[in-house]
Amino acid sequence: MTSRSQESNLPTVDTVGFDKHDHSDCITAGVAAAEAHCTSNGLRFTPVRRAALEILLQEHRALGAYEMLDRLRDSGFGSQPPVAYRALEFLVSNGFAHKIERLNAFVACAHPGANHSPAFMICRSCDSVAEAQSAPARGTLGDAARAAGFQIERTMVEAVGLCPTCAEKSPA
Amino acid sequence: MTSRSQESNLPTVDTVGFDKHDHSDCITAGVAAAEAHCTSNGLRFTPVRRAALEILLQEHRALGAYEMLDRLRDSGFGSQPPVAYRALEFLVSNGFAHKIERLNAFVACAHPGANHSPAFMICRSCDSVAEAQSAPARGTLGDAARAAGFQIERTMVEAVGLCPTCAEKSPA
DNA sequence: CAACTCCATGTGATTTTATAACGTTACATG
DNA sequence: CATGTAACGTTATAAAATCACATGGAGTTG
Repeated sequence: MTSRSQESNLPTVDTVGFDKHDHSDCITAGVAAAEAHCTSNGLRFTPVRRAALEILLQEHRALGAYEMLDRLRDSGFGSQPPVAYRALEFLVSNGFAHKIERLNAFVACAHPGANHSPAFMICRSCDSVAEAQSAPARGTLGDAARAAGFQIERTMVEAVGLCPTCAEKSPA
Repeated sequence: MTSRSQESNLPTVDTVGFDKHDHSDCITAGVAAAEAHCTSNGLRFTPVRRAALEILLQEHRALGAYEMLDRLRDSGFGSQPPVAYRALEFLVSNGFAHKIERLNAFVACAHPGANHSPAFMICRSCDSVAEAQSAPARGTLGDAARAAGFQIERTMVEAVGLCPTCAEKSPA
């Protein structure tokens, strides 16, 4: 665990998903990072896994397992649910992707390799997802956990709201 | 068992779920709070809804919709999924219960009536759930959201780990 | 190279979770 | 007591996730 970073003072905004950027760049970078990590950790970055990661990186939104399955099938891979679930499981457990519980869906990680505790901003209108940093275990929640004797291992933070684009379209 | 923590010790901590306490008290209190809220807001606190809330309050763990359905049926209510989902939907949307996305399950709210942004500590071993307060939109995440132009409407924080009881049993 | 092992893959079937659709009932209001 | 609306019950189906088991490829190891 990283033991630095300030309480609530990290303007580490990762607006991938809301900002414009070059997709081919971020796909290349993401895949490269994953490949490097796998190589140096004895993990097998197989074709399905690579394809799944590329698919996630192409979208800047959460993709359901069955959407993933459709695309994998289109790319010539197996067509049964476990194909998608296994690839996603691999990506998630190795930190290349995250599961958005709220949506039962998956997004590529915006900080490949970094040991982090992600927070997500989920647009309720278009389902786009942006990843930011968080450290809930450091604040109030951490105090509560310590006081209760609860050992936090992982935390997930999901914020639902309106992304900039949708906020413009339907000001509410 | 667990070392029960002292109430005087727990600032913002709501360890209901990990601590010992009198169930009948908290059921009574929870139901009363809900009833009061419904009365003063023109909501109908019908038998199924009351029963569902009582069932949730009896457990200090997350209950799946189908478990809820089983119990409602045992109490003489309808036996089809929508019965449970509708009662739960009512409880959640009125703040009497929360959905734990991580578990696809529901818990009674520990702060009936209070306008709050809950955070949950979920034991990965026994699935017990404790509710604490959080305000993620006020810290790093809020900064990121403002910077990105994302309008946060609701946030959910779920921490997975070991509750005091399970931590003793299987020190990991 | 052959035999063995390990893991990843592919597939069929099933379980679990959640909604759609629709008629009926309860209840407040005029 | 007619009427509009919200809640309920049921059938049916959709969506999400897992189980179980056979196949096959990449590395060993003898």
